[in-house]
Amino acid sequence: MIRPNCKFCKLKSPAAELLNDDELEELEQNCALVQFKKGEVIFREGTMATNIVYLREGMVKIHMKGPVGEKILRLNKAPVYLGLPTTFGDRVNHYSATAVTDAKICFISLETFKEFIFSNGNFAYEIIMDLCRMELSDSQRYTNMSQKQLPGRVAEILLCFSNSLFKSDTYELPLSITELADFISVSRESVSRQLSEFTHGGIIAHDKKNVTILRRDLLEKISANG
DNA sequence: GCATTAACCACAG
DNA sequence: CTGTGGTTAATGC
Repeated sequence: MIRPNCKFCKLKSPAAELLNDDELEELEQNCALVQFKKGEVIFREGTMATNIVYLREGMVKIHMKGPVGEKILRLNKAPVYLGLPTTFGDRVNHYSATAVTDAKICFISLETFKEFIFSNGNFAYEIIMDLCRMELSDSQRYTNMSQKQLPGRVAEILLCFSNSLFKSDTYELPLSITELADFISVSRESVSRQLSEFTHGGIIAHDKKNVTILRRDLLEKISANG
């Protein structure tokens, strides 16, 4: 664990940018910075939510056990708070968070965080904005994923990675094929085959986990048509 | 019926 | 864990 220095932290959340010096001092006294390695669990479904979890650097998957297997709910990249709904909504975590890359996490005292919400309206508003945006994009994705067929789902997730996560046509898949399957609710074989088909069709190029989108137009069409 | 889609199974690398 | 091939059940002309 590293002693955090919140006041001069360059990786503050947009909400924490709105805290005054006294509050930042308070935050600093009530937060711990922890380093996680790729694959390590940050918090686990079924355990008590005791702290506010802030992803400062890295990428994390949020996932839960379903009736048949694991389901990935979303992929978050820093900076973002993880699990606010499960921390405030219940005492027990309803889902898990696992580092997909090496990650740095600030664990913040729940009491301190609550104080900020009560005393600093701008801070609270920023948190609400974040939660709302998350809810909107989740709803959109769940709706799309449940109504699209296999090619549409794979196309959408590839575009989503490109557009929101990496801002590039070339990237390294942050998830394994199996995880991808758990994300878009199809079998791992289907994901594998679909990626091959896109490759043979000249729509993408991929070797191992490196993906390049060659025909964004076609991919968008496939995604849109479901 | 016949075609399409995607899951399930098995097995190789 | 990944990629492929065969099989099978469901759904839609």
